[in-house]
This record gives sequence, structure tokens and C-alpha cells, in this order.
Amino acid sequence: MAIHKKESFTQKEQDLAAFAKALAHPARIAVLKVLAEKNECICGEIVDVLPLAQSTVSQHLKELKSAGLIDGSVDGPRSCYCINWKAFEKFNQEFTSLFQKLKIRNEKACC
Amino acid sequence: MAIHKKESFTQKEQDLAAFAKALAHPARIAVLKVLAEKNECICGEIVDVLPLAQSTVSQHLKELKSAGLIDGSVDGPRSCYCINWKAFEKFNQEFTSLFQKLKIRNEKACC
DNA sequence: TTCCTTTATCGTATATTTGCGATATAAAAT
DNA sequence: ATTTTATATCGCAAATATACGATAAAGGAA
Repeated sequence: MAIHKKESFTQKEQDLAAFAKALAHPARIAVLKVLAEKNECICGEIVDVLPLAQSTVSQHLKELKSAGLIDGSVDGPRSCYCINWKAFEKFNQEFTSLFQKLKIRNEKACC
Repeated sequence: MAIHKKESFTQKEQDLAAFAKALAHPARIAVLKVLAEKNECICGEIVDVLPLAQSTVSQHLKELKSAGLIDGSVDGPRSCYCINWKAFEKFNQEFTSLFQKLKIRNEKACC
């Protein structure tokens, strides 16, 4: 786009959008599902399950990590990943607080 | 990207990702906030509040609508929009069901 | 050390998103 | 009928995202 306009919005709006963006790809949803089921696992296990190249999975993992959705730690030549439930909780709360309470007030009418 | 891989994932994963994608921009979060506060309002009211051109806001509204997050109806020369709370509820539930219940089970350990 | 395994990063091609101005469309007002 | 108002859509330019193969890096095994 010509000029970045994202900075014009509040930090909360940007944070929420960034979180949603990390979820905005089925591959990353699938990665999170695997991590949720296995509690923790190494990159290779995820590569085995997903229909994507190793480099692509690694890239998705990187994005999830930089968004704070997952944690990762080096385990010898391997990398172990797991979901950062705290971050998830925070997102869920912010998401809910932004819309859910307004919902009750406004559920009555719609155009 | 070279080839579309999104189709390789489950419908639920794709739906959830599509929903998240609609939320994945601060401008759209801001639009939803305005709609939640005012319950319903016309395009122009949103344009007045956001730091974006009319055409850009209209495009964001279109994306939100096609994602099912908002409803819109023509009112004379105006267009009235409001949040589709039902869709929100569905997303929130799917999101929660996918991760929240696994959370309790797995909160114990992480790498 | 040399090889093997595992993962991250680079380079590249293509697709999608974002934003704006300009223009079309459509109803209301004059 | 013409003008005004409100919104949607088109066309473009630039930024991002997506995917892959190739390669680098780093630890473990031989």
C-alpha cells in the first residue's frame, strides 16, 4: 500500500489485529492444534503431519512465535515448541471485553 | 505463493482462519468497535471517525461483510451496517472449543 | 574430524492486501 | 431534468504474505 496507516490506530487495536493475523492462516491453526494436542513437540513432528515443506512450516512457526502465540526452546539439534496459553488467554479476554459486553447491550436491534 | 495450499486443510481450520483474517487489520477492528458502540450506523459515520479515505473504508466494510462479521442494508442513498453477533458467537465458540478445553488438560507443562 | 540429523534462514516467484483517486451508481432534493 | 449526497467499484502502485528449494548452522554420532 502507498503509506502505512496501521500506526494511526490504537495500540490495543493493533495488538488485537496482530494476534488475529497470526491465526489468519489454516496452516497456523493446524500447527496450534497439533501443539495443543501433543502439549509440546518438535518441528519435525509438525512437518510430518502437515502437507507443507519443512521450510514453510518453520516460517509459520516463526510467525506464531513472533506473535507470542507459541514458545520455543532449543533441545540439542531440535527445536521444541508449545502453546503460550497466557498469550491466548490475554487475546481471548481482550477480544471478549471489546465486543462481548457490548453485545448484551445491543443485541436488540440491527439494520 | 506458488501453489494454493489452503485447500489442504480442514473446513473448520479454513473457516477459523478466514474469520481471523477479517479481524487481522486494525482498521477493521476499529470499524467493529464503532459499530458495537453505535449498534448500527451508516458508512459515512465510520468514514468521519477513521483516518482513511471513503473508498478504503468501503473496502474494509465489504471484507467484513463477505466474512459474515457484519450485516448491511441499503437505506435510501445510504448503507446501514451493524455487527452480526451470531457470527461472532459462532467464531468465539469455535475458537474456544478448539483450544480452551485443551488448555486445562495441558497447562501443566511447557518446553 | 567427518558425517548425519534437525532446524533456521536466504533467495526467489507469485498471490494477496492495502490504500488512494477517479469514476460509476442510485436515491433524494432542488 | 438537474444537482446534490452517499456509497460502491475500478484501476493502479506499493507492500506483505505464501511457498518452495537451496543452503547455512549447530548439535550428536561415527
